[in-house]
Amino acid sequence: MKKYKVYIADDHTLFRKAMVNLLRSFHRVQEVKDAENGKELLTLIKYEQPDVAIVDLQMPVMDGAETCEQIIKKHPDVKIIILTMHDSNKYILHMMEMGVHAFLLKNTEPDELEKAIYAVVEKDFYHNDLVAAVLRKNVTERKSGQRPQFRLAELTEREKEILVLICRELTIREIGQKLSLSENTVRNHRVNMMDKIGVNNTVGLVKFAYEAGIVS
Amino acid sequence: MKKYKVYIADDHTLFRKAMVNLLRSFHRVQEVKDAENGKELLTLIKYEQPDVAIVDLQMPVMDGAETCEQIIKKHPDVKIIILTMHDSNKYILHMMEMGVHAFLLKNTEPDELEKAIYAVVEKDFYHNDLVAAVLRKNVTERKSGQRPQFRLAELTEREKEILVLICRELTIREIGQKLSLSENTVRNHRVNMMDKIGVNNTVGLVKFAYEAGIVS
DNA sequence: ATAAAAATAGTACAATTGTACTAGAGCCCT
DNA sequence: AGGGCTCTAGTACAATTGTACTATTTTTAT
Repeated sequence: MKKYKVYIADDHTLFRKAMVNLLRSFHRVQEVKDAENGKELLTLIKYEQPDVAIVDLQMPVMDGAETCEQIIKKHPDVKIIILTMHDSNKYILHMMEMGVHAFLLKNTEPDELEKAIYAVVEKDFYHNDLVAAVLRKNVTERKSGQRPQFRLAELTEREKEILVLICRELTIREIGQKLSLSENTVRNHRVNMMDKIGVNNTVGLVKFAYEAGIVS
Repeated sequence: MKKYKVYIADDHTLFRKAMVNLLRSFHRVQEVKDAENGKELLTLIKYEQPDVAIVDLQMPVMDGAETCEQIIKKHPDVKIIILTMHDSNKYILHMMEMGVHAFLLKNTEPDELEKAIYAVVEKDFYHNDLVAAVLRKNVTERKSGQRPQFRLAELTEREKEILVLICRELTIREIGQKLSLSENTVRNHRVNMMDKIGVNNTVGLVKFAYEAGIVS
């Protein structure tokens, strides 16, 4: 019976360390290493490739999406399990297209995580209810021609900077002053973000910021 | 050397179970039980009182604040450690007044958690940088007469209902239609919430909803 | 070197949100 | 029976956000 190497990246130390403990208690997990963010995980992987990388979708330094993109590009043999707090299906679909191997909510049972680890290595994918629901929804919505297609919005640095300030409850005017920009410029960045993200008001922007780990 | 009983409440199963593992690895922790939310924790405590209760601030069914209030009222001997993702000092101050014994961010080191557990039982309080910062800030701000005082907003059921819909990106008009209320009524509830919470725009409302665990 | 993307700035108008009040009906508590 | 809170609804106006465009400069990538 083969034993596997598992790496995990999550910015919440307490959760991460607790997860390391848990992972070590799994019978067929041989070695566990942990990283505080995507960048650190990539460094670890560069030296030695694990069988499975568990990645938090919400991370401040390098978010889950970008981290996975890099891993898949540079180390296609590493299987990836995404952990997320929000069952935001917009990300899931995009990341499935990218080639991620499993998605789990942070409120799944440890048993399911264990199953998922073995499944991604042995069967290349772990199929659960969460994924099934997203796939079904995607099919029905594409049929009715509702949405163009979910894509994880990739914001520019400037856009992220402005989004952070929006989340600090600054108005367009205040942001313009703070960054020495015209109000119109800030307004344009705002609109562009809303288009990319696919929302049409401030609430959508703030929710995205939380769900993508850009704030808090 | 005395050993302690520790209970933990958190809605994220994976985190919670991993924490149970971690807690069991602490030398002076004798027994660990876990609950999915505040209500469940209170039921556990009714039958048998732990030395320490670790409570997540963000929980959907019964939030951390309310849970602690009940515990303190009914079982004043149980020491309480609050875990929170957001270092939102507004809650911290209010909960210190309530009589909570420690505050930890979810990205503290396991060592610190262990220290905190022993400290709350033996010295009745665990004083860390997070708490120190909040206290200092409170003093300076009270001196300059800036803010009335931070209090955890206690929203009514109707208000929470409307806040949830706001977070679903509905406008005042749409909420009015959905709940069969006048737009003006919805607008008033909105304003009242903003007053209670102490914010002055939608961003503040949505952030509160996240930080209080009302959404996601 | 050239095309694409990002950042800058503008105008104009519509829609929604934010502010500041008043006011009655119903409920709970003491 | 009165006080306080919640829920309801209103008016009126100010401020901000949202929509829909055009356009120039700078940076980045192939």
